[in-house]
Amino acid sequence: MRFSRMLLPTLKEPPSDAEVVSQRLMMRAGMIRKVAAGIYNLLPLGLKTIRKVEAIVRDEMDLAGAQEVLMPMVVPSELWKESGRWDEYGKELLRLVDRHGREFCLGPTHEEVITDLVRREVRSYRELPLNLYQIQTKFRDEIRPRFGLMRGREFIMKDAYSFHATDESAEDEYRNMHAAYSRIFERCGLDFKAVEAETGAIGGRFSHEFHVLADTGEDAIASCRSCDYAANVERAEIRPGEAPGGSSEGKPLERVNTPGKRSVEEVSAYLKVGPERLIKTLIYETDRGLIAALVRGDREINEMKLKRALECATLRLADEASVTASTGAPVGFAGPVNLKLPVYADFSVREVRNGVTGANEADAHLINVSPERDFRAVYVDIRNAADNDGCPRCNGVLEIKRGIEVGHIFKLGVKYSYSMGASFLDEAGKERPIIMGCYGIGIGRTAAAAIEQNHDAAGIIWPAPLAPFDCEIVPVNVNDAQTMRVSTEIYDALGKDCDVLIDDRDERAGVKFKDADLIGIPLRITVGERNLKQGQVELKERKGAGVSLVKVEDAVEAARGMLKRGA
RNA sequence: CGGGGCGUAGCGCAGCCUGGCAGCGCACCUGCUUUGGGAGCAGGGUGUCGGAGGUUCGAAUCCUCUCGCCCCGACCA
Repeated sequence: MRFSRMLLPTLKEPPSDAEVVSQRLMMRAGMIRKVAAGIYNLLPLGLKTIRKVEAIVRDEMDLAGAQEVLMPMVVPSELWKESGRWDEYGKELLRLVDRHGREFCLGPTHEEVITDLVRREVRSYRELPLNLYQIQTKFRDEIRPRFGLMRGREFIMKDAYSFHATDESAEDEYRNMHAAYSRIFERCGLDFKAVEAETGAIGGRFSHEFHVLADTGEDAIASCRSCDYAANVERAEIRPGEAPGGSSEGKPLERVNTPGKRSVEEVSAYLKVGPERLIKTLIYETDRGLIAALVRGDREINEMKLKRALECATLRLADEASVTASTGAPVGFAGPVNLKLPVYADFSVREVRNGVTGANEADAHLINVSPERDFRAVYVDIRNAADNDGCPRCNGVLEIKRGIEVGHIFKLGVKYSYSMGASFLDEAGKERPIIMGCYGIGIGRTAAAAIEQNHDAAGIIWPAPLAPFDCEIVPVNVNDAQTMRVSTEIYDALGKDCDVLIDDRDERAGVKFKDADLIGIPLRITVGERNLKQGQVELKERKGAGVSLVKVEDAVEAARGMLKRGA
């Protein structure tokens, strides 16, 4: 491809509303342009990378035995009403009405459509298992779209759905997809991690997220330094710490005045006690009444874990009136001692001796509080995992990293097949709901994540498998006949088996080098009069600092060699 | 949905408070010089100042409404 003929509008400065690195660089590199909030044009360069991701995904899905289909983006409301999600899904579901007054939605995911398809076509266990996937545009009317392709409203997703006669078969496929996803992200050249994930409303043990590790990731991931345990912090379990032996050193309980000191920081500073000696008491309102949740002052409650521990359906922080009514004190002075509510304490609380809690009266706290001696609680794991917390699987410790969720695999069970009547006849002729799994990959997000993970101050550093071109040739001066002759020769020869971009613009060298660094093609071949005097051209890998000079006649072979080695 | 902010040339922004020729940098077009890391000089302005209404002799500037975008929070999973 000739740069001069390509719609490749690079920018020196990113638009002011671009926040994250991948979005800024994709804008600057002329890969994407915004059309509306969370909705983007993909320009030629951007589309090339998207196609590379798609090709890898398609290849591995096919190899794993899945079959590609394409479902409509516009879905009749009936299907969503059948599954119950027309009412459950909320405002993220963009609804439309056609000229006849019929209701539709733009598909944010396709369980309903695929289940409808399969229930019509599959009758017997002999036709199972089945794994169908598509690569298609989805629409979710996000409250706050942001971060470019990372969290758009319209986005390209690979979604696969599998159908099984037995649990064993569904679990086999889950493992099969787990392996396929690992191969996909490996082939993309990304540093990623599969982690145990929240199963959410659907429940069940089986859910993994695939995260590309990057400091800018939206999710926090806990992984063990010693074994292979890894989980989203939303879910990560923590090995309970040892309760300190003997409470003999416990000093007598005492009440102190703490006028206006409510937060952990304020109380800690006022009483000159480290936050790890404070016990934070939060009052929650659940469908089973008010409860108190305790966590050490330097830790955070994880509401999802709390919800699971309580086995309640709804959970939210109690309002001021409920707090005052139940504790006898304004918000900020609640404590577990003599509290007439069920008390659930994180394991971290058990380690506190001579701690500080609210006194359940305004402007007062209790000091020298010792769990067990001064209050009773049910001890549970309800805090967010942090660096150096104990691994739940071994004796190691956890570390927290940030990740971008690019894939999610899920065992669905019979949620959709049951509500929508997708069943089959088993060997005994008995009708049973089909067991399902679903497996998603964000295509655009994967491309964006690759940039978050691979860039420097000058621009993108594409992992070779996702690069829009394999190689970029930079003729330094297009008005020099020899430069152009050599460049064109290399371009033609290399172009036989590589995707090559030649920057044939009549621009100064500096401009071309800056753009080359920005768009991040893995290998750059610079052809200039200076080196041509020695019969040489320059090869440079985008990711490395060094350059190598090779003879003109060896350039194509040398380039092929570098590309093969994964330049 | 609550709070805050922004909207002026393709991009980044100033001007608004205190009403009086619509500006700056980059990009773009022409010419000359230059030519290995975002060149120099000279010339060129490409604009519905988001939109509508109002106040005023006069509105980018003040007022009202409205649309879009961004940030924080809430919501969602």
